[in-house]
Amino acid sequence: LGYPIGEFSQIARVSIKTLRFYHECGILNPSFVDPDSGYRYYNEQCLERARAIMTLKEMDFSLQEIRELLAQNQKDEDIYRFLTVKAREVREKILRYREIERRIGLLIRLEEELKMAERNKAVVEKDLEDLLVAGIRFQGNYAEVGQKFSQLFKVCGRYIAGRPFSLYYDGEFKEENADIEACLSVRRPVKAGPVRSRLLEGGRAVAVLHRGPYESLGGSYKLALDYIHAKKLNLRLPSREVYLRGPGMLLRGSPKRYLTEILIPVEGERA
Amino acid sequence: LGYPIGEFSQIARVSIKTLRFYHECGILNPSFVDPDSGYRYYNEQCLERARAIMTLKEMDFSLQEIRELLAQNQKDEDIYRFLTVKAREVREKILRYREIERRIGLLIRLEEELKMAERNKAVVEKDLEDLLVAGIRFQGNYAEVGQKFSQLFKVCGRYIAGRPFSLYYDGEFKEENADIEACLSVRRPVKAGPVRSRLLEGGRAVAVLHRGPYESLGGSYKLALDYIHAKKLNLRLPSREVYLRGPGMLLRGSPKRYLTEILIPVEGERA
DNA sequence: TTGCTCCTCACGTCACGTGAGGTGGC
DNA sequence: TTGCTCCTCACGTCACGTGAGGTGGC
Repeated sequence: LGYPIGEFSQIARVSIKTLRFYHECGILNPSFVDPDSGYRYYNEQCLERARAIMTLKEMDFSLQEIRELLAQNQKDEDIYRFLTVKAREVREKILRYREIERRIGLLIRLEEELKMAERNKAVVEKDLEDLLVAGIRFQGNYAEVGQKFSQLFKVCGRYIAGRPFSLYYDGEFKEENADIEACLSVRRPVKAGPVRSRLLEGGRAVAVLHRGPYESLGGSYKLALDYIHAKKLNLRLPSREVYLRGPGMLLRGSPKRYLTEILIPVEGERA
Repeated sequence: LGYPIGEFSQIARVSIKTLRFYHECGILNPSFVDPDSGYRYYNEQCLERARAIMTLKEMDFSLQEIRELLAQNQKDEDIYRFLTVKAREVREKILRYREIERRIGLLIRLEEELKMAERNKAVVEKDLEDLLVAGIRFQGNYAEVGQKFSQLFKVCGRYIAGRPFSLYYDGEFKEENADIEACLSVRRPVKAGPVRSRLLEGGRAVAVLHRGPYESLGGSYKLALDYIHAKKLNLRLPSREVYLRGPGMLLRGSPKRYLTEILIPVEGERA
């Protein structure tokens, strides 16, 4: 007579609900159904089929696909095609999840920098590498860089290689008429309208991570300049502000979560 | 007033149905809803939020997760936890799909062998490697090997390293009282009840791929033996039947799709 | 009578898509 | 009037899970 559904469920490691569902859609029928009670009974063949179904399910086949694969009259060619199609799908999923892993990794690293900036507002020295950049240089005030960046983003598109930053060519803070360049590091030279590309020289620099709204950047500049004076270093121009996180970026949250790296090129004696 | 839903749909690259759905569940609200007509209007902020939502969706976040991530009052720690949890999920998915890729790859290779066996029933010579095997040796008839294999599968479990095969110690076909050993190649020695482990010697062998039911194996044996005689080789015992696909295996289909490799050890002059 | 196993039926999940039927202004 | 854009409402998808309410034999 076979196993009633509860016992079969334990043997086959499939829930009762699932077994009833598989019966309903005809993918795994009981070997016998009592016409009076409606009780389902399963035998060894059912177990074999159940195992095949579960194995294919683990391999990400849909019930519809499993039904077709397990049909008796399948031709070799059809089965082969099914498998190769599924293999391709799986390879694509792997690629997709690798890309997701990379992008989430970037966000996580950003969050970690945010934490660091929270804890220790430390001044560090860095060696900057030469960068290929695309930039728009203009005379104006800080508030204008936003528009310049949206221009830059449009023009550079998929050649963008890093976070946006601006270069300040004045040796002082200027409310108006400051000499500013909005920049993007790019993978290849880009030239269009006001956008110019060139190699931005690297070298030694003093770095401070600033967390919070742009209005409070002054405090972090003070930290950097105090360090430079204490070490008797010489300032060089232009200085940079790298916008690690700001408005218009994913997961930006409030200005409290803005993150900016101040980079001031220096020269002088090494520690 | 903002863009009506159709225009916004084009700008944001999100379907109208999806926008209405996002409004309904409050994840992306229009900036204004006309109280008379019920028309939805969207502005720049909506666009920014829509972009964030789509980016997070690409990263496999659920709408519920996105809602929480984009909430204004999120703490850094919560966001960080969210991201690391998701990163772990993604890594697990990658591992899972790699495993699926491997398993489907095995099935595909089997299908390819099936095709080959179809096309050219060729006899080839092989060099077999030494194998660590677990086996049950018995006197009886061919039909009994099935039970022996289910015993072997239970005992060897996860140490199984390859396809099941049987060894024939008689130099002839015997209907009854044949000397047979049901074998599994294993990763480490297994010993329980009638199961014994040992190193099975490899060496030179003549191989034929047999496609179809076991009753027709005779024809393939003839091919192999004809080859051996033509080349003036000497037979050695035991011979093997490797069950590449048979009953009780995934995607077995009908006996027409059974695949068995006949291996007869030989010695004699090389070609 | 209680407890157990089984049954059916309806509804929920997730992120929308499909389609019916209707509105309002050009 | 026709065509267009918008609206709501109901139902479908996929692979079940949840729960209500009921049955039959020990």
